Amino acid sequence: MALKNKSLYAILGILNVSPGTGYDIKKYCDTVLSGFWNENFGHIYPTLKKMLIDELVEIVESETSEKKIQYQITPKGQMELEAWLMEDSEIQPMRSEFMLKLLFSSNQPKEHVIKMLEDYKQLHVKKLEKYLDMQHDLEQGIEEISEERSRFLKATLRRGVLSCEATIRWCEETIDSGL
Amino acid sequence: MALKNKSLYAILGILNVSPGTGYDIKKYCDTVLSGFWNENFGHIYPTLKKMLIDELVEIVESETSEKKIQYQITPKGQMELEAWLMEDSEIQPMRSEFMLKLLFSSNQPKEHVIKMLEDYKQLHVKKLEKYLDMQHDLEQGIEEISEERSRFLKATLRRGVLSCEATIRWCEETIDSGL
DNA sequence: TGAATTTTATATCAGAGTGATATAGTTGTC
DNA sequence: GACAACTATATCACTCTGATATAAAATTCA
Repeated sequence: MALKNKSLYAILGILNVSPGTGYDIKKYCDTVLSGFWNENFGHIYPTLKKMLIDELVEIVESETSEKKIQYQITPKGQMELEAWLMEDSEIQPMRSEFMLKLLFSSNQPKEHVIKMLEDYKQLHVKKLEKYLDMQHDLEQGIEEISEERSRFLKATLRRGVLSCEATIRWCEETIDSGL
Repeated sequence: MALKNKSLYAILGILNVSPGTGYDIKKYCDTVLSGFWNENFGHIYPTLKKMLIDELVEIVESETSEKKIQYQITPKGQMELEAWLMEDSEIQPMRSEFMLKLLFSSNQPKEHVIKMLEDYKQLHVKKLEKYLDMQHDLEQGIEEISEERSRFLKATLRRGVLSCEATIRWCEETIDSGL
């Protein structure tokens, strides 16, 4: 099987929640999915065009006809989404520039390495705060989300929290070790 | 600043440890760096060629002249590496296909979602075992690594362990919740 | 010894994904 | 009503991915 365009599935999943423009899709990624999914305009628009040709999405003929293009998922698109949801997930390779830099820093001055770790920790403290805020908002039921979807969103947020906490603990432990 | 080729820094860091071929670099990524760095031949070879032109690396004239090309870092390459090590790291966007799939699975049969989580947990149990083995090997001092480098390698392994443990705990917690 | 298999080694390609930049209408605000 | 901020689409060069092709060297084992 050739290389898969993963953005396609992200777009199907988002449009399956509610129809929207390419811009809306980007906003959804930058907010709801921000903890574990990144998407660029430079990939969203070409992918939407391809999906239109493949009839996975269709254009909603909007009343206020401007230059904005509203998309919605088609039955074919829903089948494609469903098939992907049923597929087994494989382990994905990752790239952490920070960890790479750290490993190659054994000859750097100790104080610089400690500074690196402290900055990295701070980044994750901020990220953790953001997750906790989002968790709080979700608990308050500010957004109009079904009980069902809310439970899944909470699970993803919970993972973000645990992951941040683990990273923060690792930073502290490593700083304390003095390396 | 234009988009940066991160592979270049990975290659500089690896060659700074010891000279080697493109193939050696790939092997190093797949073993030592496997927890946090992925590299492909399709990017290593063209990058090495570019680095040769920019005089960041040079070819070692080897005695056993086959078609294998041995590279070593140049003083200019070491300066480039040093400059990168001193740069602040920024937060990097990520993509977890598993988390994306999970979030969009609120209408899937519960047993399928539980299965997904159990498979994902199992993947991380295996990964954790691998990290613990590597940690053990490092503790035994099997490889010939300097005390200094060994401490940094241990720190990266420790992060892998903590991260896996957090993921496993999250899986268990989420499975138990029944969603 | 020699056949089969695995490992070492380089190279190339199409397509996925990134981030910057250009353009322009619409909305908010001071 | 000027200015800033937001909405919206599009394109570009470049990075990165994973598949595939090729072939020599080393290893297995019959």
